[in-house]
This record gives sequence, structure tokens and C-alpha cells, in this order.
Amino acid sequence: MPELPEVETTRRVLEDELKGQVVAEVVVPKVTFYRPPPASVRKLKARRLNAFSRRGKYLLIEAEGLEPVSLHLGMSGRLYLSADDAGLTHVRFALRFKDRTLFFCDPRRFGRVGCELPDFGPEPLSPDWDAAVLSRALKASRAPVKAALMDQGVVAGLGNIYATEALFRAGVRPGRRANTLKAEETAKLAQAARAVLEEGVRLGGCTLDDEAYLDPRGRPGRFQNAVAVYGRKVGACGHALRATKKPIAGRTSMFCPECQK
DNA sequence: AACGTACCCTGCCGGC
DNA sequence: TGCCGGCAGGGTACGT
Repeated sequence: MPELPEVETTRRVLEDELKGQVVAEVVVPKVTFYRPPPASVRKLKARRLNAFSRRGKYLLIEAEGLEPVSLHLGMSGRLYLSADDAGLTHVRFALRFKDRTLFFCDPRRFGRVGCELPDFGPEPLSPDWDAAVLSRALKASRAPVKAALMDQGVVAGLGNIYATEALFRAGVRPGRRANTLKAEETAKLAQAARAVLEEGVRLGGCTLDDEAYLDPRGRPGRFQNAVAVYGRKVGACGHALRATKKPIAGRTSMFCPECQK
């Protein structure tokens, strides 16, 4: 579910709502078959939260006097800020504050808590990520360009939605071998990836259906209205869309046969 | 060694 | 109506 824009939106909401607050209690539901969260989560008790930061699709909780606690939402993980746990299922742990609680819910259990961060590629929204940096990575790969884009070691934060949208905007088919892109195409792709992620952040992430991503306040994003390809049968260009014959990096890959070469 | 694929899970949706 | 297969925005562990 969550790619860079959704994680970034979540981060901003948490920063707004919880920065400077002290964790009153760390709650781990007793009846659960989840592996209990690591000790680093329990240690958050009585700590002041200084900051929430993000690296790729990872969220980092920075508490006073502790190493940052990492959180990856996986496919279905969600943070939910509320007065009580009414209606919430699959709660993995919760941080209680004075007058409300932050719940981490994770139905599919693909989320990760308190794990070491893997090696990431550059942040696509940082000023030093550009066509030259992308070009170097793409030239070194014979994988489909979409697989390279979603490889967190190449660039951190793109998943199926935003990679799909970036390739459409750049006019490049997802199945093209990464090292066959022309300089001009790579330049367009880097620009498109940045633009699509910026738009995703500006619109507060992508909420394709109600069960999916919502921010910790329970609000949906608006990027779904700007989607040109992902989840559609007809592209924003007006052409019928197609999926690649085989999934790429295990993901369904839609593209416009007219607009993407 | 890089690249593809299977797998990890639950929930939802469409087809029969 | 109910069951079943397929699919879902994540990553990782293998096999080749």
C-alpha cells in the first residue's frame, strides 16, 4: 500500500500531532498471534518524541535518548490516531498518550517494526538525485526498467503505483531493459519520477479504495484523482491500457501501448 | 551475480 | 446466497 508519498504524509501528520509528546504507555494486545514487537518499542515508554522522519518507505520514530525505532507499513499496515480502539482490528501495538492513542494495525502482517534499515539508494526528492544518478543505475541493469525503479537500492520510495505513473509520464514501457534507455528517456524518467512523487505528497497520498490507505487522522489522500494508468482500463490519454504479459518484479504492470515506447 | 519467481498473509471482489 | 480463485500499494529467500 504505502509508497513514499503515503509514508511522507503519515510522517507529517504524526509530526503535527505528536511531536514533543510523551509516551504514557506502550500497549501490546494480549490476544494476538503476532510476534511481539521488539524491546526497542517497549523502551518508548515515558520518552518524549522529538521527531518523525522517513527514509524511503520507512518511518522513523525518534525519541529522546533512544536510537530511532523503524517502522515499515508493508502492504496493509496503517497508523491510526484515535481516542480509543473502537472498531480497530489487527492491532500490533499502540502508543498511548495523555488523551489519545496511536495504533499500529497490520492485517497482512507484512509490516516491520524496529528492524535494521537495509541499504537504500538515494532519496528521489533530494536535490542531489537527478538524471545523471538515475542513468548510472539504469546502465548497470538489464532488468526491466520498472523493476529497477522499484528496486529500493536504486532509488528509495517508488512502488507499483508511482513507478507505473512515472513511466507513463516519461513515455517509456515498463518492460524495456533498463540499460537500453536513451539519455533523453532517462532524463524524462527522472523528471517524471520526481514530479509524480511530489504530486503524491502534495495531494496527501493515494487512496484507491476506502479500505486502503488513510492517514493517521483517518483522512484519505487525493492522488487517486490524478492517476493516469494505475488501476484503470483506459488511460488519462484516452487509449485502452494493457498489462505486460508477465508481471514485473512480481507486480502487475499496466501501460499505454500508444503513448509508451 | 543478477535476475526471475515463489512465498509470506488477510481481505475483498467478481464469477459461477 | 455462498464458495472459490485471483488479486492487492510490501519485501525477501531461493533457484538458475
